[in-house]
Amino acid sequence: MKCMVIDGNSIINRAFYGVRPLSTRDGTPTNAVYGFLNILFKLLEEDKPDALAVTFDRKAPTFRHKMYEGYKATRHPMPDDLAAQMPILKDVLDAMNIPRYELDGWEADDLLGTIAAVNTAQGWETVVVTGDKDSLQLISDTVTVKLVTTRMGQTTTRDMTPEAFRAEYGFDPIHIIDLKALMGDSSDNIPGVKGIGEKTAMGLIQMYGSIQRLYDQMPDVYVAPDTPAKPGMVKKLEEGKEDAAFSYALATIRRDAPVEYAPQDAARREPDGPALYALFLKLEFAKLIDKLGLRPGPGGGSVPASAGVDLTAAREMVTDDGRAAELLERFAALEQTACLALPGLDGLCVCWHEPEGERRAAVFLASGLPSYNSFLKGFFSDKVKKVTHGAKGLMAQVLGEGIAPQGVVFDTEIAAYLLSPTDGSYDLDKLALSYFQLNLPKAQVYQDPDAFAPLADSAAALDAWCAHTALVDALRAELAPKLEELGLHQVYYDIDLPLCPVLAEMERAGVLIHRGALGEYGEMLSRRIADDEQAIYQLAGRAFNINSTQQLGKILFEEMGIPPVKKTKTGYSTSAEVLEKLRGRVPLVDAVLDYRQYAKLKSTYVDGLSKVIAPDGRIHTSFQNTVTATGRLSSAEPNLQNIPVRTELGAKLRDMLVAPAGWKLVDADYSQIELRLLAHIADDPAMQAAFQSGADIHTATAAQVFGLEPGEVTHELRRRAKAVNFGMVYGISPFSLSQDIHVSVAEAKEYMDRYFATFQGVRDYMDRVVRQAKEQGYVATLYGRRRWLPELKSSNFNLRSFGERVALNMPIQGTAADLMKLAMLRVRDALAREGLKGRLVLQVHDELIVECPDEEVEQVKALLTREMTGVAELKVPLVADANAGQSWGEAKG
DNA sequence: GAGATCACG
DNA sequence: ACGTACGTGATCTCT
Repeated sequence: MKCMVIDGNSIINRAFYGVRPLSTRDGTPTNAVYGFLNILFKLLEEDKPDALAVTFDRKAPTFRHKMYEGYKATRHPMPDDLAAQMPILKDVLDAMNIPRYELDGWEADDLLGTIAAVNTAQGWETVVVTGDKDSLQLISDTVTVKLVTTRMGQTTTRDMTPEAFRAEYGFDPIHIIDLKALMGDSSDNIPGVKGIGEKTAMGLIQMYGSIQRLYDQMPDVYVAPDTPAKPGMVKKLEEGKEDAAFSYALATIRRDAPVEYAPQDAARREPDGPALYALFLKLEFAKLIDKLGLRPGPGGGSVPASAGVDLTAAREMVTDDGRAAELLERFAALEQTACLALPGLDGLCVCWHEPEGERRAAVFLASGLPSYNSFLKGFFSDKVKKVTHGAKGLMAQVLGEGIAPQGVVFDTEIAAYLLSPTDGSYDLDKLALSYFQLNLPKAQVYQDPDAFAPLADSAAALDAWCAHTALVDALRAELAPKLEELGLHQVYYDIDLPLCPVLAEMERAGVLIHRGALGEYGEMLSRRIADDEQAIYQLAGRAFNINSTQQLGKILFEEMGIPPVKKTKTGYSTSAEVLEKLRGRVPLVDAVLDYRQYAKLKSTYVDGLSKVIAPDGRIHTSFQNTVTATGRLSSAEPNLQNIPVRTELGAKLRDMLVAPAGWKLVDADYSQIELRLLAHIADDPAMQAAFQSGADIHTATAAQVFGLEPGEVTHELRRRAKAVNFGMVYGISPFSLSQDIHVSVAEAKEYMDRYFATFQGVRDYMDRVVRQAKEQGYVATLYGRRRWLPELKSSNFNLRSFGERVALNMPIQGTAADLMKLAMLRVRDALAREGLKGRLVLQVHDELIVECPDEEVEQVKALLTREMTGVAELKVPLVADANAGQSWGEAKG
C-alpha cells in the first residue's frame, strides 16, 4: 500500500510563485490554490496512492528553531496574497476529504517525517511530495521523495529514490543533513559553517560521508583524494565546529512529532461533491468543476446564493407569422431587448422584461418560422434597441443577409472586455461564473449544428440558449454602471461599440487575392525548398527533419561540435538570432536559414492564404476586437496583419493582395505614432520640438543625444538612436538594448543615460506612470481605456518588472489604438458622407487600406490623411502618408 | 497542449 | 543576484 504525504506549505509556496496572479472578480487571490490543485490532480493521476495526507507549518518560531539561541526572525514574512489563500486551501482539502495535519510549534516537514516513519512501521510505502530539498533526508527503501518545481505555470516532478539521490549527490540521503550543517541555508535560518559554501561542503561530505567523520580527521582534511585542504579552510572548519553542530540539529527533520496518525486514517475518500462545487464556484474554478464532474447539492443547500440573479424566463417558440409581427411591435416599444443568434443566423433568441417585471423569452428559428427573414429585417432595424453579446460577428452575419444592422445599444462582450481586457475570452458561461457565481452550460450546447435537428432532444439546447440570452440581459444591468464608475464610458460608447459595424463591413468586404500569382510564387518556393533540403542533407551527412529544432540542434551542436550560443528550456536554441552568428562560417547554417525563410513563406502564407480564399476570390479575415490587452485589434483566420514586408522576397506577397480591375488600393499610415504619443503624454519639450521641426526623429534623437549637428549623424548612429527610441516605448533595459544593437552593456547604458539627460520629460514620465500604476493598480490611455496590473504587486521579480514595462507601454500603444479606431470611424463616415464607393478593407495597427474605384483615388487619399491626422489635437503634429496602387505592395512602396 | 520559431506593428 | 523589450497569430514538432 502506498501513502502520499504532501508538504502543504512547500507546495503552495511553489504554486504561489510559479503561477501568474489570478483572482476572483471580487479580488480574492486564487493562484496558489489553483496551482496547488493542479499539482495535486497531476500527482494523483500519475501515482494513484491508496492514502493521501497534507501537512502544514504552524506558528514560527518552530520547535527546531527555538533550540538555537541565535535564532532571529529573519524569515521573510509570508506575502499577504499567499497568506489569504492558506485558509482557502484548507477549506478545499476538507471538502475533498483529504486529512491535513498541523501541530503548534512544528513544521510541515517534521510531520512529514513522522508520518513517513509511521507508514514504514506499518509496512506502507510513502511518497513525500515537496519542493524542499531538506526533505531528501527522508529517502529510504520505503520512502521516495517527489521533488516538485513549478515554472511559469508548468509543473515538473522528479522521483528521488535512494539510487537517484546517490547518483546525483554521491552520498547517502541521510547525509543531506551533514551537507546543510556545513553549507547552511539562509532561507531556513540554518547558519552552517562560516566561509563554507555549497561546492566545498559537497566535496567534503562526498569525501567523509558525515560531519562526524570529518571532524574526527581534523586537522588532517582532504577536499579530494589527493588534495589537502588549504589551511584557511581548516581554520574555518575548526572555528565553525559549534555552528555545525547547531546546524545539524536544525537541519534534522524530526520523526517523533506527537501527531495522531495511522495510514488508514488517510485512505482515499470521495470528495464532498456539493461542498466542493460550492467552493469552486466561489473560486471561479470552472475547469475543475467540469474536470471532476461536480454538481450542486440537492436543493442547492451548500451552494452560495448567486448575487440575486434569476435567469428564468417564460419561453415561447414562435412559429406563426402573425405572432412574430406582434412581438416585433412589442420589441420596438421596449427600452431594450437582449438577443443571441445561432451560428449562421439560423435562429434568434430574444429576451425582454414586461412592465410588471416578468422576464420573457421568444425563440425564432429559420426552419420554423415562414417569415423569418422579414422578421430579422424588422428586428435589426433601428426601431428595436438591442443588447448583444458579440456585436461585430452578429452584424457581419446580418450584413450577409443583406440587412443593415442598426439599433445595437449595448454589447456585453465588449463591456466585459473593457472592464478586464486581459481575460482572453468572454464566453457567456465564463462571465456567468465570474460575475454571478452561476454554472451555466457551454454555448456549444445550442450552437452545435445538430442541436435543433428534428430528431435531437432540443429541450436542453433551448434551456441553455434562453439562459444565455437572459444572462446577456442581466450582464447589461451589471456591467453598464461599472463602465461609468471606471471612466470607461467614452472608450465604450464613442470608440469600441460604434466600431463594431465598421469591422463587420470590413470583414464582409475582404480583400482580393491574385490566385495565379500566388500559385507561381508557391511553386518557386517549393523548388528552392527542395534544393535547400538536398544541400542540407548533403552537408549534414544524412537526412533529418529540418523543421525539428531538436534534430537540428543535435546535428549542429553535438555532431558538428559547434559551441552552442544559447540554450532553451528544452535544449539548444536554433533561432535565427543564434544561427545568424554562425552565418558565413558554417555552410549548413546558411542553407538552414534560407530553408527556414522559404518554408515559412510557403506554409504560413502561400498555403495558409490559399486555404481561406472565399468563393468570391477574396480573403475575409476576422478582426478580433476583444483580444488584446492594450486595445489594439488583432486579425485571425487568416492573420492579415503579419504579411511579410521586411525582406524583398517576402514583400512580394503584398503584390498579390490587389484591387479589382478599374479599382485601386489606397494605403495610409501614421508616421511614428507611438513616439509622437510618447512626446505628448510625457510632455517632453525636447522631443516635442523635434517633431514640430518636422525632422527625421531618429536622426534628431541621435543629434541631440550625441551632441552633433543632424548632418553629422551617421547611418550607424541613426540606427542606434532608433533602437533607443523604440526601447523607450517598451521599457527596455541596458542589457536588452546592448543585445539589440550589438554593443556592450556599458555602452548601451551610456546611450540611455544620455537619452534621459536630453529627454528629461520622458524619464519623469516613466517614474510617474509606474508609481501611479502601483498606487492605482491600473494604467490607462488618454481616452480612459484601462489595463489592470496585478503583476506590480507580485513578489516575483520577473513578473513585477514585466508589470513595470507594461505600465510604460500600455498607455502609449493603447492610445495609438484608440486614435486609430477613432480614425476608422471618421473615415467610414466621411466615405459615406462624400458618397464614395471606396471602402475600408484592412487595418494594420498604424495603417489603413481602402479599396476604391480609380476615379476616387485622389479624393480618398486626401480623405484618409485628413481624417487620420484630424482625429486629435496633440502637442505634436499627427502625420499620415497616403499612396495608391494596383496592389498592397505598390500602394505601400 | 506546450514550446520553439518567425511573420507583423 | 536576479534576467532581460511591448502587442499579436500561424505552423511545426513532440509528448
